[in-house]
Amino acid sequence: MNHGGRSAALRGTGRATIADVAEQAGVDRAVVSKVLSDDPSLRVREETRQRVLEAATALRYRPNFHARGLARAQAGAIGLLVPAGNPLMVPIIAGAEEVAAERGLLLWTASHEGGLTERYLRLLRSGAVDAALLAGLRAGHDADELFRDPHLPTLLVNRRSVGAARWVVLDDERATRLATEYLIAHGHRRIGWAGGPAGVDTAERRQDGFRDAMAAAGLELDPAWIVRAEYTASGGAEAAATILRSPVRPTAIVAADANEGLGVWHALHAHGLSVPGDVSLIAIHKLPAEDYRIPSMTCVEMPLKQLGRRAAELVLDLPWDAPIRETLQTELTISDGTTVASPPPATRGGRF
Amino acid sequence: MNHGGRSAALRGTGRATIADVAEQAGVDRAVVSKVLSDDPSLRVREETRQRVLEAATALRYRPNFHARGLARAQAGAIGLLVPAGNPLMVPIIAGAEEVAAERGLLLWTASHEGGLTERYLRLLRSGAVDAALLAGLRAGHDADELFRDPHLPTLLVNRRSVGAARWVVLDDERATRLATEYLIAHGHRRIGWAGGPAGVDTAERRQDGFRDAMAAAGLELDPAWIVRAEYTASGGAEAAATILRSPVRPTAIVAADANEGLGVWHALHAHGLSVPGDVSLIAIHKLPAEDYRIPSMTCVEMPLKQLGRRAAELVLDLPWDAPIRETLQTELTISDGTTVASPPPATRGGRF
DNA sequence: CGGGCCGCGTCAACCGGTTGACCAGATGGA
DNA sequence: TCCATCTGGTCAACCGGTTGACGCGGCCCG
Repeated sequence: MNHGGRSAALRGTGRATIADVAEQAGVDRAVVSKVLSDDPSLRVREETRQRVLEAATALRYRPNFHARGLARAQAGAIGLLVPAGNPLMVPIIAGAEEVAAERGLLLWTASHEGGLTERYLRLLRSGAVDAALLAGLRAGHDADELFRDPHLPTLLVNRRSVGAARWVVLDDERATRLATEYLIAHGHRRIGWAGGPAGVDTAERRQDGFRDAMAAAGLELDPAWIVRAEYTASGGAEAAATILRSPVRPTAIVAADANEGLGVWHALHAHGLSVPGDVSLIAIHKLPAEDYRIPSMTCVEMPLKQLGRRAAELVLDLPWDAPIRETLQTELTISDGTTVASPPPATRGGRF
Repeated sequence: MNHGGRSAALRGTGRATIADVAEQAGVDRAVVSKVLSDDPSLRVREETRQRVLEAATALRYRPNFHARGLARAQAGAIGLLVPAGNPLMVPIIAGAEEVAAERGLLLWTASHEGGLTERYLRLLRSGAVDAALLAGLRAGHDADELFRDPHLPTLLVNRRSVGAARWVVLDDERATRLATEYLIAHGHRRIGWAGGPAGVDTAERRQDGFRDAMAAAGLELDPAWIVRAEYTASGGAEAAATILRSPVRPTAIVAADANEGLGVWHALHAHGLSVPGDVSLIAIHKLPAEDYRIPSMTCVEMPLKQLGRRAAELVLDLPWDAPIRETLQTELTISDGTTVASPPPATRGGRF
């Protein structure tokens, strides 16, 4: 009955092992294992089952995470890497966690600074997680190694990949078109673009959307108003400053990202321009608690939580080597803030 | 030389194991293990070491996370549980991650909704992490089980515990005193309090700080202005609405939390009151990108990143059963926003 | 010439569960 | 009566690394 293991008291760690439970219940370790994981292949007397359960409770037994992971050859967890410090990731995390919980899996979240560090690559390829979700990576990321890793389902979230085609994104192009059309509908003709960094996939798609909408409305693009910057508040401030160096200024600006939009707004204000009095502003994505801000930023709200959900579903449901190219088709709604108004009559409709 | 393992190609998972590397390099698995983890107790010819290294690279070998964790009886990771969806956690996470990285550990982050779910309790007690950091738990949390767990260093972050004394907090009382004194220095006498939920440790301490500062200035507390609510924007809105039902209204409000402050601000506005024209507002904690908001909220900035750092250091450096009661003594600075002004002369200095 | 030590690894137990094969005794049907 | 089946488990290999004890040939030293 004693299977050679030292008792819990004798081992360094004070934790009870399955051998301790087996001994206490007077059964084989296999019985404990099977009872505790409800293995239908095991036939036990109800009384025995109870003894096992009681022994486990009495000893406060918890199966060892690593032993189980090793034996079952699966971690029971999914990993999510997000860019550090971006509040927009919060809903994505929430969505992924929801799906993980529904399936009895854990969600491990860790953050990166744009690229995959060697340390996280090692981790993901070490069997610590059963699937990996990579959100917000920069271009030229090192995820290729992961895609090549057999049997580790990996999915890019909110970024498309060049190599292995496994990604899920939002319809950034349409969102930006919507934003731009909204400004145009308010009478704006001179519209600037505070875009995202070159090489970042969403930045390209959003810029395409902007160009499309402008072209569709027959509006010219002043190259001085097309600026790229980081998706951060300080990036937005730089973008706005650049746009304002142009001899003619736009009556409205589309910001490719809400954090960036904040910076644009701030810089406009710093230059003595009122929003939306002098310049209107609309951004892609809505920041947490934006509804409580006064004034709040007008923006196109994208379903980030749903993106997180869908990403988790896809990575869990599809084979590791199946191509995944999904653009979430959802209702996109303009979240009315206070930063868009019609341009002053003097400039309205004018061609510069 | 072949130690009985099937080759990588034959096993289900396509990943190379240590046996594959050993075979390819023509050495024992032990050599591979020791070479790859720089075990000084091993003496090898440089040439052998190279063979091992090359074989490992060629096979893209990564040590199995679970096997290593099991054999070493340690996970190489620390766990951090934070309340879901609170942007204020972002710097705490960053601080803890910094320390973890410095020590070659991983930081696993997961979120909770106030209390510890059974699922995370199990996880933490299963050896999946070498230490646990619990941020922002509610009162009556179930962390006691963790504190009793031998050899799992556990630490409450930003919450004090009743039972086991292991916690690190900020000086919430002083921060609130500072905030209140700031309003008083601006001439406010009628000051309301939008506090946190009952039973939450920081809420109690901040409320103490508020009462202290008011008492020290010889100011009366109108019970109708002392309101408790959740640390959320909607909680703040409720709090403000309650305060405004009072026949006499305060000229300033201290919000115990920045998210809550946002809600207060919003509700004041909804009631037709301008901030700071009619009512001044100051909050504890500064939200990300607050500096870029126009107008921005005046607040007491607390060193959350440092809290995260210190928490990780303490939980890693001290024995699992050592008492830890630390209140971070730091410079607290008022972050000047636009939401505090002197009260209108009519009400100034008056006793209601 | 023999013993000890050094250089370079090998051996095998162990970490703590999991899982399919197997087995003893009781029951039951032919 | 005898074999088949069912009940209620036991047994042991296995997952993939880690680690301390041990082993062997060669050289040095007395």
